[in-house]
Amino acid sequence: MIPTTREAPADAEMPSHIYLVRAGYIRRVGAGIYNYLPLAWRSLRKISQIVREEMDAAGASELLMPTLEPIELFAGTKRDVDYGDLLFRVEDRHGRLAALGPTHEEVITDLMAGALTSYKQFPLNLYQIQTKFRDEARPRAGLLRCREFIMKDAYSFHLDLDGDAGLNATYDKMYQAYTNIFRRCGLDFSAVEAEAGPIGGSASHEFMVNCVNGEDTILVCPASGYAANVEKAEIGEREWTWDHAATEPVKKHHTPNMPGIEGVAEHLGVTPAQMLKSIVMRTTGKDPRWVVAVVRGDHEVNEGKVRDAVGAPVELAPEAEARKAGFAIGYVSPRMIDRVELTMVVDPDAVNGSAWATGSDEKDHHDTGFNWQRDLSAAIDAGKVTVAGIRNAEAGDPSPRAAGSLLEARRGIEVGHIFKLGTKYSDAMGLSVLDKSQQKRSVIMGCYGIGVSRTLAACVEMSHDDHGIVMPPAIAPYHIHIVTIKPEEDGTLDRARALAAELAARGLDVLIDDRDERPGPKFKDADLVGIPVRLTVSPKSLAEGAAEFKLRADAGKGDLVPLSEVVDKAESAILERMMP
RNA sequence: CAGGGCGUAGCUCAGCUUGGUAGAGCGCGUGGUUUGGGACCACGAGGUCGCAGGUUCAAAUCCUGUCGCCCUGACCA
Repeated sequence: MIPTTREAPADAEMPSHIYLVRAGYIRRVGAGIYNYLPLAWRSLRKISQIVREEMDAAGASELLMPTLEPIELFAGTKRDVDYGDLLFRVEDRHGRLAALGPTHEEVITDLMAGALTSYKQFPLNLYQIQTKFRDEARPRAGLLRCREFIMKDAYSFHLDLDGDAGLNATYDKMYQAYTNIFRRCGLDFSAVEAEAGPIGGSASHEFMVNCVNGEDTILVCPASGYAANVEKAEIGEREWTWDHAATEPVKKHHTPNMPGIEGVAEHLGVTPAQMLKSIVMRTTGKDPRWVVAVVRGDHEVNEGKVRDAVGAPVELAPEAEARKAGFAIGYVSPRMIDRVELTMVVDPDAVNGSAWATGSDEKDHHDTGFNWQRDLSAAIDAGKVTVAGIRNAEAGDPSPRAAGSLLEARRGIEVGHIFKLGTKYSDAMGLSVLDKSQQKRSVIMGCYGIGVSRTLAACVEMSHDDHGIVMPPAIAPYHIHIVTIKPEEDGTLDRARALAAELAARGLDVLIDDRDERPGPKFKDADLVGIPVRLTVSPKSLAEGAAEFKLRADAGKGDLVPLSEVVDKAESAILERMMP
């Protein structure tokens, strides 16, 4: 059951999607739902096996939790609301609601609340490899963003941050285990600092497979090795001063239906970098306050950084309410600080300049010639304007870790993510134990995920050529692909089978193509499927007492190797390329 | 959710504007010729044209509704 096709399916665009389908690894069932055919399943089992070995070696224990999670569990942490439409909901015959598990923090915290009885049991680290469900707004790219996918998730439990039994020690162990896992899989990856995200928590790292097609951007400092994702990446020190004398008068322009930076810049004859982007936000929770974040027109506001600068969580202001408060959404300028009670934070790069283009605080109008010192001196002198780094980092920004060094941008696919959760779930769900001194203490948690099925796709994304997939030996469905030519002649098929048996006796996984096909399709299929070593057995090669040996990663036709040596050669080729 | 697009044979698609016998290539089956990088000839099987209404003598084609899918964005362990 390796249904290869000559043509790519109409819905596939990315190489991993195209090749996994064409090479007969997967077939689509519905949007974001796939059959894992035998080839894919073999690879997934190999990835899972590596994950198990490293997790077990790091002291974790495997268990299996249910897919179906009663909705009440989510209500405890309000994640039924936080997750929103991302949560798959099902209703049973009694009208009771349940969710198809997108992750299992609630289930395991609930489990632990009933099973953890003493501080003496710490630390604990439990994991499972399971099918997860997320009702993605837009599933895409084959196995990369599915509604149903295979994930390894682990949860650790502690009473302290430090010490042998503490969260930090387990977190570090998981970091090392993840490094081992992805190295053993043969992936080119980076571990980067990340925002904790809606799952909550304090510290986290993402493991990204490096490839040009990646969905995520990461920034790295070549000098210090610092690496972080866009949301998290810090920017080095930037010089700034309000002291820029005005060079132009403020002039108002009619800019009908142009709320976007690009269109306005073109209309005004300036570049986006000469404009100010003023984003209206507000603090979340009770008694929200208005916050206006100002960045240069070509930059993007980073919500997390605004939060840090303001000292409170913020969100994009709902448009209707902002309008009611007097903000001309799409045409806002920093001068709103004189008209509305608000907190203003300006990015350093939006300070340096003598004549900015900005909104006019009036629908369909923009100004040119805005000058901070001249036009906003009262607020600035009163100390009402904060300057802080509040934008996403970009390639070319100064490194936060090495003076003089510049950040570089790379693309990646997230395959692993580790978090320090803290007590968010244990507090919400009443997971606590008595410590040595009879004090009731909330349990501190960590959680650690790996997208198993996504790892397969990321691997193909990282490792393919114009002919198909180039599988790393450790997770290839088979190690050796024996292609028979004219299998019915001169006992060729029997000789190929004997060779396969010898290889299998060495513990190698062998796929033998004994189809009654012409050589062309067989070679094409072999390239497509991407097994690391190809051995071609034909009457011609057998006449010389040899088989043709070729690595998938190498070009050309390969070399004739005597049958007496080919088993050793194939075995060592595989072993050499398996990471310890 | 917004914008755009697509549902016709297992796959990739044409046919629809202008209503009138259901098409091609690939794949599949049989026979033959072939046999080291997706061969050739002959014959053949295979389709409720996504679904439901409507208009019409007549609907793949026109109208309405509905479902599914894809792309860009928003969103995203």
